[in-house]
Amino acid sequence: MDISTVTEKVLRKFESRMAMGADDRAQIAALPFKVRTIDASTYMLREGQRPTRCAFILEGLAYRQKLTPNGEREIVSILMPGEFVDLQNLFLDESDHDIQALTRLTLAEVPIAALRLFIEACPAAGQALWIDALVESSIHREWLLNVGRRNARSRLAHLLCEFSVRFQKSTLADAMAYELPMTQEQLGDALGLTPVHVNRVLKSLETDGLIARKKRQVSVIDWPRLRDAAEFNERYLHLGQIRR
Amino acid sequence: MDISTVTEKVLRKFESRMAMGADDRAQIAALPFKVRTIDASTYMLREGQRPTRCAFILEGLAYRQKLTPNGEREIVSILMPGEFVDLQNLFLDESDHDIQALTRLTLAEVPIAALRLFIEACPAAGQALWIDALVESSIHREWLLNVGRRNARSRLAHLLCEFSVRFQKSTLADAMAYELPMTQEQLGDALGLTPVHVNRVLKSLETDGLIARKKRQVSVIDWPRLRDAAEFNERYLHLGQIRR
DNA sequence: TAAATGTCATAACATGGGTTTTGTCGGCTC
DNA sequence: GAGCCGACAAAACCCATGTTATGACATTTA
Repeated sequence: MDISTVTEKVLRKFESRMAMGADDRAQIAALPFKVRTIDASTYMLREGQRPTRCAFILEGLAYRQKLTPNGEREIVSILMPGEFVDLQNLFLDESDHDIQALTRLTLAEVPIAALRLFIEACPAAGQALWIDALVESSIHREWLLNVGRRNARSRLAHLLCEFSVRFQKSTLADAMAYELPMTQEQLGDALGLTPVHVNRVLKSLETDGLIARKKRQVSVIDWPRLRDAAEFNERYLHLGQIRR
Repeated sequence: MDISTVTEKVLRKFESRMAMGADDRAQIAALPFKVRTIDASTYMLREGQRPTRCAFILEGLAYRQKLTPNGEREIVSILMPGEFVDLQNLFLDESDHDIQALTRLTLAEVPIAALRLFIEACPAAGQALWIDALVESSIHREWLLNVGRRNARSRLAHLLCEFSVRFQKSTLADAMAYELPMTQEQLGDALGLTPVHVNRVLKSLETDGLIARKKRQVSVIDWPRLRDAAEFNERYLHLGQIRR
């Protein structure tokens, strides 16, 4: 991917949160991004490591996971194009979780030191990153409510709603039918369910006419009923959050 | 509480994350904190509200909760003395959750606008707050693993371990026996369990000799076994995290 | 002092989701 | 084109946890 395209995407990311001045733009353009492509399921970072670069997703999906000592996995975030994947590592020395590519992934990477200097020089950009970090925290809280207090059907429906909305924001595509590149096992790991039960619930959502499936293509057939089943309210995504 | 005591506590908070220069200290001392005391279970903030002040906990505990439309509750964080309770509201306009006093609470409140100016004037302090926000996010992730993938016994043991370590850090008290001012219902809400099951599991942890209870006083009797039952590893708390 | 309320304890019963297993299908490799 | 593998599917069984209920205290309020 062309470096000017990269700059433009990063700039759009910042501007979605905060108005950028001419000087800010120039500094963004000057950031030493390196584009890299990695295969699905490649580890980008492992728990305990200390990373030196920070990645911005240009294309593809990634996820954060945590593992139990005996190997059980919980997927705690899904990361989409237009998001920085390791803001943590801007200020924390040691990663507390793994980051892994969900699909083939195109990244723009920048040294953490450079990003830190950039933030200091450019407070508006720093605030934009603050907002992103706070929104991810908010998503964590909603997922806690989801896993802790909703039954399997609501949980899955909620995840599908969230994906729909976030895909729309991320790719500007039609969000009512989207490719969901996750296995049922991965869905289970994101929801605290077994793959067998994910299978049962997907089937039930389909026979009830809320969604349709073809391979991993998920289509929302009846958004109002899916939203109701999920108790979905997009407030926690802070979609319109922008400072001026 | 004396205003100089307040300043000192706030300063200690910042210095635990980042070395502060003389100028930084002066600016901290100049922050217009107002001390206020509120009763247990008072709401400090409700979902959807836009707050104007940011509170620092001097004494007591608070929690964040989210509610399902039909009234089910999940407690998503416990907040301890020495923590800012609404960093979110520094940069997000609308709260995505409620914040409520768990015990009687002494707070030092400062207008958000003042805190924002302070951060701009004093980047070291800004970084300290970044670290705090990232650590809270990390705790959210660990709780997701806890609720999503551990059984009731491990979950509860994990919470008890976390409290022990965080109390120690927060109050510098002996952490092997502490007052846990939560009802069994609140524990259940923090763990995605029913109060009845919390009762069962507490009893079992007690008869197995891992903990002892007297009223709400919890004593850790056998830390190694409790830690093992919880699969507790304090890495996610980033306790030693400090920038120089 | 009585009544009301909140918390804990415990029992009996119900069930959502886990576990285990077995099969099918499509894609990939040699 | 045979063999292998990963993902999906679905049945049978079962257990960890939820549900409902009831009593015992302790604390607050009238």
